[in-house]
Amino acid sequence: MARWEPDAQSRLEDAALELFAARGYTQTTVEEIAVRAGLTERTFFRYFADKREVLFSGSKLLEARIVECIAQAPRGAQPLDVVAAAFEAAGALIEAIRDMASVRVRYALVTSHAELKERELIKLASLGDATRAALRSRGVPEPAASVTAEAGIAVFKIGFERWVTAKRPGHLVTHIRAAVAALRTVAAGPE
Amino acid sequence: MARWEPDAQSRLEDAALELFAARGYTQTTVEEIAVRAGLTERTFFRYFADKREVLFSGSKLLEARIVECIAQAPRGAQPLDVVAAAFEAAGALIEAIRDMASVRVRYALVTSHAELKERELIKLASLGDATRAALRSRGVPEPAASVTAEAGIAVFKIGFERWVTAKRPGHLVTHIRAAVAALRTVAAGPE
DNA sequence: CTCCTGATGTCAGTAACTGACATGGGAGTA
DNA sequence: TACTCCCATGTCAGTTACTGACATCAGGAG
Repeated sequence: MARWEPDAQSRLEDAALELFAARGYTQTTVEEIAVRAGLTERTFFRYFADKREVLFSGSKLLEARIVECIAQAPRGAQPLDVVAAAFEAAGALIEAIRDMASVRVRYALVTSHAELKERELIKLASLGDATRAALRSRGVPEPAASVTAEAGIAVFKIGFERWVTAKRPGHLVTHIRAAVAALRTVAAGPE
Repeated sequence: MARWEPDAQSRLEDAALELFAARGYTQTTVEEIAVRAGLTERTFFRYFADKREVLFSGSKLLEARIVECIAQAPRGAQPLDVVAAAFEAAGALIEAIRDMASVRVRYALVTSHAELKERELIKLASLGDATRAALRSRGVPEPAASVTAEAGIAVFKIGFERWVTAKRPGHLVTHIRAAVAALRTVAAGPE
């Protein structure tokens, strides 16, 4: 038998989300989260760099998926198509691993706490950096790589927000596609 | 004669930038900043919500300039043209009120400290929100308003970064224009 | 059987940030 | 002049996020 209960990190994440939802982010101390997970505060900080980070472990998965998609895209594809497809795949991944209820809980937390919003933004920026690097290694030059990566982040952000806040949300991918289409229209100008 | 030395906020900002540049951000305590400005730690927190904020007071100016530009743009102008012009004006404002040396000091600080990067990103997001609102009040519908606002933020970010890191920087506005052009090319696809 | 590894606990400390209350020049007013 | 109120600042005590150093101890490797 194991010396410790397994999945300490998941237990901490679950405990955190439950407590945040019940009492609010600010009113929940790290010690409370740790105790609920059967651990100590010190151990919490061995798994997460800070209190906010416990809500953002999923971003590594998204980044991996996006980079993989970009790398596997067909040779001649246009950068924006490649990036759009990658972020659609990331959107599909979110739908696959999270249920709408917990997505909404998390969204409510993030939008109502500036420090969480900041963390979300830097995670998105990190996705943008990974995207840019993946484009560059396909031979996309600067500044096209940066611009395309930022465009991908933008449509992902907007698509996600419109999905989460919609009364009848449908699929995230649909909203991302709509944002890409809007970007193309706006950038093209009147024809 | 005044009871207190004037410009407490400016003194705090100056003291902070000097100390950050000299000893580093982390090694500088809020109390040290306050003492150098002839004040106490408690007073620092009356002017700035937290330690990071002391580096970001300028963003209000940028936001005002951008909103003003968008509001004053000619009636029939295309959204992306309007936004591009507004962010170019914001770039010109930066060049007008800051010298390159302090811009670079600040840039080095922000890029080497994740917590400062986060704050910068949320300030940019706030600019994006203001931009979107300004577009909406000109009658630009969603999701075009959101997409255009995000595009503006993106070209501003990329232009600024390429300006600051260039060996012969030239003018910020030039770099922003180049980013806009790159965005148009990328979004248009092959002709 | 022993040693070592590695996840966890313990404990003391720092510094960011907050709330409550005190202070005292300056401006306004009688 | 004398009185009062204002308000920027100071003082102080407290909370909590976060860190470094060291201890513990089940289980695997040899």
